Amino acid sequence: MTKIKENSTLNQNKGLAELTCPVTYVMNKIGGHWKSIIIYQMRTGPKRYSELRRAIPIITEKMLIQSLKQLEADHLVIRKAEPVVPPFVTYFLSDSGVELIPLMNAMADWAVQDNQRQLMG
Amino acid sequence: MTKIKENSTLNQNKGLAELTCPVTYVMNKIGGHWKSIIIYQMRTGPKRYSELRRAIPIITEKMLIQSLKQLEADHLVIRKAEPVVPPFVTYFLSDSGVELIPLMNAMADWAVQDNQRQLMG
DNA sequence: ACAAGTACTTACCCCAGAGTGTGTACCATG
DNA sequence: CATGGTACACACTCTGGGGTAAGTACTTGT
Repeated sequence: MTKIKENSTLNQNKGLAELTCPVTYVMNKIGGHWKSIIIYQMRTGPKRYSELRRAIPIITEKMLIQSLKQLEADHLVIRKAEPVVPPFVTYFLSDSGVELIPLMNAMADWAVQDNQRQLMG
Repeated sequence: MTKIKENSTLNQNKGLAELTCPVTYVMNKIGGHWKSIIIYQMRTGPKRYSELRRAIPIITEKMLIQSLKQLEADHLVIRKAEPVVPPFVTYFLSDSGVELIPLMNAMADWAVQDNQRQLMG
Protein backbone atom coordinates (compact mmCIF):
# COMPACT_ATOMS: atom_id res chain seq x y z
CA MET A 1 0.00 0.00 0.00
CA THR A 2 1.99 2.94 -1.19
CA LYS A 3 0.59 6.16 0.13
CA ILE A 4 -1.26 8.36 -2.32
CA LYS A 5 -0.62 12.07 -2.27
CA GLU A 6 -4.06 13.63 -2.51
CA ASN A 7 -2.64 17.08 -3.16
CA SER A 8 -0.50 16.12 -6.13
CA THR A 9 -1.02 18.19 -9.26
CA LEU A 10 -2.15 15.04 -11.06
CA ASN A 11 -5.16 14.58 -8.84
CA GLN A 12 -5.96 18.26 -8.53
CA ASN A 13 -6.43 18.60 -12.25
CA LYS A 14 -8.45 15.78 -13.80
CA GLY A 15 -11.66 17.57 -12.93
CA LEU A 16 -10.40 21.10 -13.27
CA ALA A 17 -8.82 20.54 -16.66
CA GLU A 18 -12.06 19.00 -17.94
CA LEU A 19 -13.96 22.08 -16.93
CA THR A 20 -11.51 24.64 -18.29
CA CYS A 21 -10.40 22.86 -21.44
CA PRO A 22 -12.92 21.27 -23.81
CA VAL A 23 -10.08 19.69 -25.78
CA THR A 24 -9.04 17.80 -22.66
CA TYR A 25 -12.67 16.78 -22.24
CA VAL A 26 -12.66 15.32 -25.75
CA MET A 27 -9.25 13.70 -25.20
CA ASN A 28 -10.46 11.93 -22.10
CA LYS A 29 -13.32 10.46 -24.12
CA ILE A 30 -11.62 9.46 -27.37
CA GLY A 31 -7.92 9.71 -26.45
CA GLY A 32 -5.61 6.75 -26.16
CA HIS A 33 -4.54 4.68 -29.13
CA TRP A 34 -7.64 2.64 -29.65
CA LYS A 35 -10.90 4.40 -28.87
CA SER A 36 -11.00 6.54 -32.00
CA ILE A 37 -10.13 3.54 -34.17
CA ILE A 38 -12.97 1.56 -32.63
CA ILE A 39 -15.42 4.42 -33.09
CA TYR A 40 -14.34 4.70 -36.69
CA GLN A 41 -15.13 1.03 -37.24
CA MET A 42 -18.63 1.53 -35.88
CA ARG A 43 -19.41 4.46 -38.18
CA THR A 44 -21.13 2.07 -40.62
CA GLY A 45 -23.46 0.57 -38.04
CA PRO A 46 -23.56 -1.97 -35.20
CA LYS A 47 -20.63 -4.36 -34.94
CA ARG A 48 -20.19 -7.60 -33.05
CA TYR A 49 -17.31 -7.94 -30.64
CA SER A 50 -15.61 -10.49 -32.86
CA GLU A 51 -16.17 -8.32 -35.94
CA LEU A 52 -14.27 -5.49 -34.26
CA ARG A 53 -11.50 -7.89 -33.30
CA ARG A 54 -11.08 -9.01 -36.87
CA ALA A 55 -11.37 -5.46 -38.21
CA ILE A 56 -8.51 -4.32 -35.92
CA PRO A 57 -6.27 -7.41 -35.82
CA ILE A 58 -3.44 -5.59 -34.07
CA ILE A 59 -5.45 -4.78 -30.94
CA THR A 60 -5.35 -7.18 -28.00
CA GLU A 61 -8.60 -8.51 -26.54
CA LYS A 62 -7.85 -6.78 -23.26
CA MET A 63 -7.49 -3.36 -24.87
CA LEU A 64 -10.54 -3.89 -27.07
CA ILE A 65 -12.84 -4.80 -24.21
CA GLN A 66 -11.31 -2.16 -21.95
CA SER A 67 -11.82 0.55 -24.55
CA LEU A 68 -15.37 -0.61 -25.23
CA LYS A 69 -16.19 -0.54 -21.50
CA GLN A 70 -14.86 3.00 -21.21
CA LEU A 71 -16.75 4.16 -24.28
CA GLU A 72 -19.88 2.56 -22.86
CA ALA A 73 -19.35 4.25 -19.48
CA ASP A 74 -18.97 7.58 -21.31
CA HIS A 75 -22.21 6.91 -23.23
CA LEU A 76 -20.53 7.08 -26.61
CA VAL A 77 -21.34 3.50 -27.55
CA ILE A 78 -24.19 1.23 -26.53
CA ARG A 79 -23.80 -2.47 -25.80
CA LYS A 80 -26.61 -4.84 -26.70
CA ALA A 81 -26.40 -8.47 -25.62
CA GLU A 82 -28.81 -11.14 -26.82
CA PRO A 83 -29.32 -13.78 -24.11
CA VAL A 84 -28.33 -16.68 -26.32
CA VAL A 85 -25.55 -19.15 -26.40
CA PRO A 86 -23.04 -18.71 -27.93
CA PRO A 87 -23.14 -15.04 -26.85
CA PHE A 88 -24.26 -12.47 -29.39
CA VAL A 89 -23.14 -8.98 -28.41
CA THR A 90 -23.24 -5.89 -30.61
CA TYR A 91 -21.86 -2.42 -30.04
CA PHE A 92 -23.07 0.72 -31.78
CA LEU A 93 -22.71 4.47 -31.52
CA SER A 94 -24.99 6.58 -29.34
CA ASP A 95 -26.17 10.02 -30.48
CA SER A 96 -23.08 11.60 -28.92
CA GLY A 97 -20.97 8.96 -30.63
CA VAL A 98 -22.49 9.59 -34.03
CA GLU A 99 -21.76 13.31 -33.68
CA LEU A 100 -18.09 12.50 -33.23
CA ILE A 101 -17.83 11.31 -36.83
CA PRO A 102 -17.82 14.77 -38.46
CA LEU A 103 -15.37 15.91 -35.78
CA MET A 104 -13.06 13.03 -36.60
CA ASN A 105 -13.39 13.82 -40.29
CA ALA A 106 -12.31 17.39 -39.54
CA MET A 107 -9.30 16.00 -37.69
CA ALA A 108 -8.48 13.78 -40.65
CA ASP A 109 -8.66 16.78 -43.02
CA TRP A 110 -6.31 18.78 -40.84
CA ALA A 111 -3.95 15.82 -40.52
CA VAL A 112 -3.70 15.46 -44.30
CA GLN A 113 -3.11 19.18 -44.81
CA ASP A 114 -0.55 19.33 -42.02
CA ASN A 115 1.27 16.32 -43.41
CA GLN A 116 1.38 17.89 -46.88
CA ARG A 117 2.82 21.07 -45.44
CA GLN A 118 5.60 19.21 -43.63
CA LEU A 119 6.62 17.45 -46.82
CA MET A 120 6.79 20.74 -48.72
CA GLY A 121 9.05 22.32 -46.10
CA MET B 1 21.11 -0.10 -19.16
CA THR B 2 17.84 -1.89 -19.39
CA LYS B 3 17.47 -3.58 -22.72
CA ILE B 4 14.91 -2.15 -25.08
CA LYS B 5 12.65 -4.49 -26.97
CA GLU B 6 12.61 -3.13 -30.51
CA ASN B 7 9.83 -5.48 -31.52
CA SER B 8 7.40 -4.52 -28.79
CA THR B 9 3.94 -3.54 -29.99
CA LEU B 10 4.53 -0.08 -28.56
CA ASN B 11 7.40 0.62 -30.91
CA GLN B 12 5.86 -1.16 -33.87
CA ASN B 13 2.89 1.15 -33.81
CA LYS B 14 3.90 4.77 -33.29
CA GLY B 15 4.52 5.13 -36.99
CA LEU B 16 1.90 2.68 -38.20
CA ALA B 17 -0.87 4.18 -36.11
CA GLU B 18 -0.02 7.64 -37.40
CA LEU B 19 -0.40 6.45 -40.96
CA THR B 20 -3.61 4.52 -40.48
CA CYS B 21 -5.38 6.77 -38.01
CA PRO B 22 -5.55 10.53 -38.55
CA VAL B 23 -7.05 10.97 -35.09
CA THR B 24 -3.89 9.45 -33.61
CA TYR B 25 -1.89 11.83 -35.78
CA VAL B 26 -3.77 14.76 -34.30
CA MET B 27 -3.48 13.34 -30.77
CA ASN B 28 0.28 13.05 -31.09
CA LYS B 29 0.46 16.72 -32.01
CA ILE B 30 -1.97 18.31 -29.56
CA GLY B 31 -2.53 15.47 -27.06
CA GLY B 32 -1.34 15.53 -23.49
CA HIS B 33 -2.79 17.85 -20.90
CA TRP B 34 -1.06 21.05 -21.88
CA LYS B 35 -0.47 21.51 -25.60
CA SER B 36 -4.04 22.40 -26.51
CA ILE B 37 -4.28 24.82 -23.59
CA ILE B 38 -1.11 26.54 -24.74
CA ILE B 39 -2.33 26.73 -28.33
CA TYR B 40 -5.57 28.20 -27.09
CA GLN B 41 -3.66 30.95 -25.29
CA MET B 42 -1.83 31.83 -28.50
CA ARG B 43 -5.02 32.17 -30.53
CA THR B 44 -5.03 35.94 -29.94
CA GLY B 45 -1.48 36.47 -31.18
CA PRO B 46 2.17 36.10 -30.11
CA LYS B 47 2.82 35.50 -26.43
CA ARG B 48 5.97 35.80 -24.36
CA TYR B 49 7.13 32.80 -22.37
CA SER B 50 6.36 34.57 -19.11
CA GLU B 51 2.95 35.65 -20.40
CA LEU B 52 2.04 32.02 -21.01
CA ARG B 53 3.29 31.08 -17.56
CA ARG B 54 1.08 33.67 -15.93
CA ALA B 55 -1.88 32.79 -18.16
CA ILE B 56 -1.64 29.13 -17.09
CA PRO B 57 -0.49 29.40 -13.46
CA ILE B 58 -1.04 25.71 -12.75
CA ILE B 59 1.48 24.49 -15.32
CA THR B 60 5.07 23.84 -14.22
CA GLU B 61 7.93 25.50 -16.08
CA LYS B 62 9.20 22.13 -17.17
CA MET B 63 5.91 21.13 -18.78
CA LEU B 64 5.49 24.55 -20.38
CA ILE B 65 8.90 24.57 -22.02
CA GLN B 66 8.64 20.87 -22.92
CA SER B 67 5.28 21.37 -24.59
CA LEU B 68 6.51 24.45 -26.42
CA LYS B 69 9.58 22.57 -27.70
CA GLN B 70 7.38 19.74 -28.97
CA LEU B 71 4.96 22.14 -30.63
CA GLU B 72 7.92 23.90 -32.22
CA ALA B 73 9.36 20.60 -33.45
CA ASP B 74 5.96 19.78 -34.96
CA HIS B 75 5.87 23.18 -36.66
CA LEU B 76 2.67 24.22 -34.96
CA VAL B 77 4.23 27.18 -33.16
CA ILE B 78 7.18 29.39 -34.06
CA ARG B 79 9.71 30.66 -31.56
CA LYS B 80 11.20 34.10 -32.04
CA ALA B 81 14.03 35.25 -29.76
CA GLU B 82 15.33 38.81 -29.71
CA PRO B 83 19.06 38.84 -28.87
CA VAL B 84 18.71 41.24 -25.96
CA VAL B 85 19.19 41.01 -22.27
CA PRO B 86 17.01 40.25 -20.39
CA PRO B 87 15.81 37.65 -22.94
CA PHE B 88 12.75 38.48 -24.99
CA VAL B 89 11.19 35.36 -26.52
CA THR B 90 7.80 35.15 -28.18
CA TYR B 91 5.84 32.15 -29.40
CA PHE B 92 3.10 32.28 -32.02
CA LEU B 93 1.07 29.91 -34.15
CA SER B 94 2.24 28.76 -37.58
CA ASP B 95 -0.23 28.32 -40.45
CA SER B 96 -0.87 24.73 -39.36
CA GLY B 97 -1.33 25.97 -35.81
CA VAL B 98 -3.83 28.63 -36.81
CA GLU B 99 -5.88 26.03 -38.65
CA LEU B 100 -6.21 24.09 -35.42
CA ILE B 101 -8.36 26.82 -33.90
CA PRO B 102 -11.58 25.97 -35.79
CA LEU B 103 -10.92 22.30 -35.07
CA MET B 104 -10.60 23.03 -31.37
CA ASN B 105 -13.78 25.10 -31.52
CA ALA B 106 -15.57 22.13 -33.03
CA MET B 107 -14.28 19.99 -30.17
CA ALA B 108 -15.53 22.57 -27.69
CA ASP B 109 -18.98 22.56 -29.31
CA TRP B 110 -19.17 18.77 -29.14
CA ALA B 111 -17.95 18.82 -25.53
CA VAL B 112 -20.71 21.23 -24.50
CA GLN B 113 -23.41 19.23 -26.28
CA ASP B 114 -22.14 15.95 -24.87
CA ASN B 115 -22.01 17.39 -21.38
CA GLN B 116 -25.59 18.65 -21.70
CA ARG B 117 -26.76 15.24 -22.81
CA GLN B 118 -25.15 13.52 -19.83
CA LEU B 119 -26.86 15.88 -17.41
CA MET B 120 -30.27 15.23 -18.99
CA GLY B 121 -29.89 11.46 -18.61
C1' DA C 1 -12.39 -36.62 -27.01
C1' DC C 2 -10.84 -32.40 -28.59
C1' DA C 3 -10.44 -28.32 -31.19
C1' DA C 4 -12.63 -24.01 -32.27
C1' DG C 5 -15.57 -20.05 -31.68
C1' DT C 6 -18.04 -16.53 -28.63
C1' DA C 7 -17.20 -12.83 -25.16
C1' DC C 8 -14.88 -11.82 -21.84
C1' DT C 9 -11.60 -11.75 -17.04
C1' DT C 10 -7.49 -11.68 -14.31
C1' DA C 11 -2.63 -11.24 -12.95
C1' DC C 12 1.52 -9.30 -13.91
C1' DC C 13 5.14 -6.24 -16.17
C1' DC C 14 7.11 -2.16 -18.44
C1' DC C 15 7.89 2.37 -19.89
C1' DA C 16 6.75 7.04 -21.44
C1' DG C 17 4.80 11.02 -19.81
C1' DA C 18 3.85 13.98 -16.09
C1' DG C 19 5.32 16.12 -11.68
C1' DT C 20 9.01 17.86 -8.10
C1' DG C 21 12.92 20.37 -7.20
C1' DT C 22 17.02 22.70 -8.01
C1' DG C 23 20.50 25.26 -10.82
C1' DT C 24 22.09 28.80 -14.43
C1' DA C 25 23.34 33.42 -16.61
C1' DC C 26 22.26 37.91 -16.95
C1' DC C 27 20.65 42.40 -15.43
C1' DA C 28 17.76 46.14 -13.02
C1' DT C 29 16.04 47.89 -8.76
C1' DG C 30 15.77 49.03 -3.84
C1' DC D 1 24.19 43.13 -1.88
C1' DA D 2 20.32 40.69 -2.22
C1' DT D 3 16.03 40.06 -4.27
C1' DG D 4 13.35 39.46 -8.31
C1' DG D 5 12.46 38.83 -13.21
C1' DT D 6 13.59 36.54 -17.81
C1' DA D 7 14.05 31.97 -20.18
C1' DC D 8 15.36 28.03 -19.71
C1' DA D 9 18.13 23.00 -18.30
C1' DC D 10 18.68 18.79 -15.68
C1' DA D 11 18.15 15.05 -12.40
C1' DC D 12 14.95 12.44 -9.99
C1' DT D 13 10.50 10.08 -8.86
C1' DC D 14 6.02 8.27 -9.61
C1' DT D 15 1.85 6.60 -11.90
C1' DG D 16 -1.27 4.97 -15.16
C1' DG D 17 -1.97 3.34 -19.82
C1' DG D 18 -0.77 -0.12 -22.59
C1' DG D 19 1.12 -4.87 -23.52
C1' DT D 20 1.72 -10.11 -22.53
C1' DA D 21 -0.18 -14.25 -21.34
C1' DA D 22 -3.27 -17.32 -19.55
C1' DG D 23 -7.87 -18.87 -17.90
C1' DT D 24 -13.31 -19.15 -17.95
C1' DA D 25 -18.00 -21.03 -19.43
C1' DC D 26 -20.66 -22.82 -22.74
C1' DT D 27 -21.73 -25.10 -27.29
C1' DT D 28 -21.06 -26.91 -32.02
C1' DG D 29 -18.48 -29.57 -35.32
C1' DT D 30 -15.33 -33.72 -36.57
